[in-house]
Amino acid sequence: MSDPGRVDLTIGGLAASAGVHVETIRFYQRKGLLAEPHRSYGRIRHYGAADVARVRFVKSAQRLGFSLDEVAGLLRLEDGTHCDEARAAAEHKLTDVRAKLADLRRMETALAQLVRRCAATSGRVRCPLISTLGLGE
Amino acid sequence: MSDPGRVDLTIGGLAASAGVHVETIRFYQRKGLLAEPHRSYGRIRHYGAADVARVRFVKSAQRLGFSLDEVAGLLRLEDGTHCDEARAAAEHKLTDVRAKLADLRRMETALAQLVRRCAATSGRVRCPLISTLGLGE
DNA sequence: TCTACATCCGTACCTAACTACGGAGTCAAG
DNA sequence: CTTGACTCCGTAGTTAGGTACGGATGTAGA
Repeated sequence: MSDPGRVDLTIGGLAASAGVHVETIRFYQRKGLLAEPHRSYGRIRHYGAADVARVRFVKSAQRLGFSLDEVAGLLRLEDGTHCDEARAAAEHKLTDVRAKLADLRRMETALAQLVRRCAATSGRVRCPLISTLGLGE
Repeated sequence: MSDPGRVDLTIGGLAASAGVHVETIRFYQRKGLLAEPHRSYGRIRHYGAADVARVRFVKSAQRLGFSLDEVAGLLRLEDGTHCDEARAAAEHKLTDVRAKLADLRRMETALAQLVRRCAATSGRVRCPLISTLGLGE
């Protein structure tokens, strides 16, 4: 029996599963965002489910405004480090994340208001979005 | 009296007030993120407080993962458009913002847990961050 | 075994978002 | 009325994050 729960993907399969191109996987490998995978006979890379999750994480974190260097920092926390280093890094990221949350919440409120006002009116509307961001500095 | 509440800045003043370089202002101008400002005699640009807020908004929105094209879309809402167009755009942005909020909230929880665990332990820690993102797809 | 398709690698190229350069015009202080 | 800082403009260069290319090798199905 071939262990049905086990996932074995070649680079193309990983790319497809994670929704990126093959070249992006190789690029992340070079950047150290993905560990060197096990390679079979003909030196072909083999990946598992954890790699799919990892690549998806990178993409999601980017959407949230993290650079690849910052994502690398987050992944180091995931991979495990000594507490003192990890704590300092995590606290720093936490401050950053909370600032983003505050801005996004205010943006959400403003957008929701606009949608409501639009439902009621049918002329021109203005949406005071600018004032929703950057106040937390 | 020279209207003390009134702000009059040249491009260098705007750049300094908004925390960017002069060239960035000219770049945003070309991209249409900033309207052509009033120009005095020697065709020198003059800006007001609203321009400072606008540039700051662009920078903040970028931190939240919006591209300049997306920021342009948000600014169009701010500037005012007809309700039907505005509503569709706002609803779309709202979905996007809410997805980001959900991801960030889960990331916040995970980071806060890590910091707490770190305060208690003093060995190695792992932080299950990967599982916090991208689940809302 | 032959064929089609995937993978290997290095290198070159691409887009977004700046950033720097250089020569000419402007302006306020001395 | 000159000097030094600032502005003008177009164009070229840079960095991050991929994306594409192309020749060689691997590999699974008819």
